[in-house]
Amino acid sequence: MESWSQRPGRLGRPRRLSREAILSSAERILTEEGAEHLSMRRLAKEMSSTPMALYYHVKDKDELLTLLLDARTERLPRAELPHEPRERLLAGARTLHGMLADCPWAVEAVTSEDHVSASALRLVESMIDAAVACGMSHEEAVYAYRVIWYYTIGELLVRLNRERARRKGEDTPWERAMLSLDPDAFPLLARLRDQWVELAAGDHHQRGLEAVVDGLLAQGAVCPGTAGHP
Amino acid sequence: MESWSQRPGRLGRPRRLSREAILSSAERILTEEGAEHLSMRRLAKEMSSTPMALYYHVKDKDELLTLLLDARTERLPRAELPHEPRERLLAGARTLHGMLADCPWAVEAVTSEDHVSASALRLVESMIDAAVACGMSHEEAVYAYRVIWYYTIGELLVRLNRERARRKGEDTPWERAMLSLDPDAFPLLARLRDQWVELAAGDHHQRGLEAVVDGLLAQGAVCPGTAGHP
DNA sequence: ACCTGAACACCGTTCAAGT
DNA sequence: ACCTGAACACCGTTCAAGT
Repeated sequence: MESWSQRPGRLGRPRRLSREAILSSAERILTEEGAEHLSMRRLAKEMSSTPMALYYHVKDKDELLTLLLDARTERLPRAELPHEPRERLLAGARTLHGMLADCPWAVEAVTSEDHVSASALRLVESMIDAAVACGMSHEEAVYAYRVIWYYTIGELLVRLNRERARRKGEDTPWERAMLSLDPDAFPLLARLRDQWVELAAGDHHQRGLEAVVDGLLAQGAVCPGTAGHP
Repeated sequence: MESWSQRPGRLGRPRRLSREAILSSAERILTEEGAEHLSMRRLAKEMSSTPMALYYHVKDKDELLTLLLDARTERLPRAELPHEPRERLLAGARTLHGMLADCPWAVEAVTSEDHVSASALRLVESMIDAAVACGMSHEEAVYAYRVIWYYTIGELLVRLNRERARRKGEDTPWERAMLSLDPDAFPLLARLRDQWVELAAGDHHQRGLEAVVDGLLAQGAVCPGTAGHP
């Protein structure tokens, strides 16, 4: 709405900057260059404007990030959720993970700034609901959600750093350490080198997620029918 | 050794700077003010020196962090490890978690820079060894370690941000969101407010850790004797 | 209403020069 | 051997001023 003209009906020079334009430029930098390259000064240069002009349209960098994050989550497809509660819990966690895996810059924003949007709340609500449907008490369900969240965010962060190192053509310090191990001091790790590298490369979020969820369900162990697994 | 005199036997004006002095000043800033306040310039001022003088003693900020982290892990008490493999795995994870919980600045260093020290390797080796003793294959053991690590680092990061917000007298965005929920849109979350706040405040790492470990053991399900839990 | 310039208070790091 | 000053290339943000 009126992104090129100040008042409807009145033609005029389009505004050079607008919230929308700023947001989409910022998103471009984030996805193409990563969160570490988004700065107000850089963004202004990108738009051939000045850093201070941005401050007319957004309060500060934090607000900018929040707006970007909200726009992202709002665009989330409202996935079909399975009926079986354990499956529903898993699906919720997968959606959460998938969304953030597609959008690495958001991982840091979400962990360090800890922003919240309504769509995120919807997802959390549905996961806790599923946990309750699995037979958990309210307290257990909230706790289960938290454990799943810790696992998810941890996996994403490690993944993010791996990809950053990759982009710079480096190895992760862990990879370096594994490659130059003293086999006398660390006989087991030395023998596991290949598994380590292989596991680091693959995507095992789903597999670990099932272990976490089933561990949580077994801990409650109130609903033997749904807590079981093949 | 020779922290105040350049050459043994030769008395003289003590060097104003030294690696040790730099490291301990840096550690003071980190523990008392947090990682976000440690900068080369700030550190130099603290020691009534100049930023550039530091660069004679350490290569760059990254090396400084690595040295600090190594010093920390080297000081780790070599804990007595239980014999029972599941307990040993749990004990390893607890040690890892406890060490980082005591040392919040290291959490960020460890996740974002991903440093590795020999003591950390020892701990990882012993955890993987315990996992194998639980009946896991090498591949499963490495994978189990990773899942535990993700969970641990995720818990620590969320905790860190909570404490940072506390120190600034703020609420976490999640706490704010929970307090201003629309009960019609999120009926379950609205009812769970109290559990949420309570769980966020307490330390439930151990409880979640057991769920994660038992979930992993059940997934392997090769060693029924050790995979069970009371 | 929208944008600019200059300024403030920061970063990490390099490099030639001093003692 | 150890340290300094000046400089480079960055940050986020404020504030008074311009059109």
